[in-house]
Amino acid sequence: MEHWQDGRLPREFYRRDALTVAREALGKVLVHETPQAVLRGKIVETEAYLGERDPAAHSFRGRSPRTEVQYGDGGFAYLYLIYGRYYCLNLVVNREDVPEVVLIRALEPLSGLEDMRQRRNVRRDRDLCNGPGKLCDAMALDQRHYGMDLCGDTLYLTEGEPVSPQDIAASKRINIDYAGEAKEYEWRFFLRDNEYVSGWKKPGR
DNA sequence: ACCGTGATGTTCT
DNA sequence: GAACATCACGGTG
Repeated sequence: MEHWQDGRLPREFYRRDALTVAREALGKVLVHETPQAVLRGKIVETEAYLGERDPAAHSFRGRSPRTEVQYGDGGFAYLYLIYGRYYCLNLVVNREDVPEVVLIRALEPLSGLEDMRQRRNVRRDRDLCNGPGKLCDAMALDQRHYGMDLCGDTLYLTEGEPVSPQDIAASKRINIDYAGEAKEYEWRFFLRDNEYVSGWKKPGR
């Protein structure tokens, strides 16, 4: 069988648990094809949300109109509005009726940067996509993309440069103080030393 | 550099 | 009516 064209990731990539996909997604390339530009960014930071057994997850309290897409098959987009202003992009993962997601928290911009700069009024390209709300602005993602098939022609992931396990660091997830004991779990993953991770600071000398 | 705060609207109780 | 998987900005040092 021939390889997936352009290295586009197949649905099987998403049909695994969120902790696995959150790690595996690092280094992959998020692509959004718009009429204006092909927007591309390398995934450098993710978080796993483990559904009905995870107090931090939106699906912890079960099904609702907002979480509905999480209950379908893996490989679809879950977007939600946060603080009335920003969208956040998640990959729906695992199987039908297992509502797990992977939040995309930061990208290293690769192409379409001129288009991104127009939507994001920032001085440095480092600030284009280094946060979940920022990257949705830069990548032109919003409620219209809720439920979009990530195995289609508009919004998808492709293979990128290989990432080795020692390039990956883990930490607690960000801004989930409401989640009790679960806030201690190290379910955030990022590329060590990558300057496009949210909150990145120059290493001390 | 770090810290505190206001914006803003959907979702859920 | 409260909470919210955020961001930008203005203050201080």
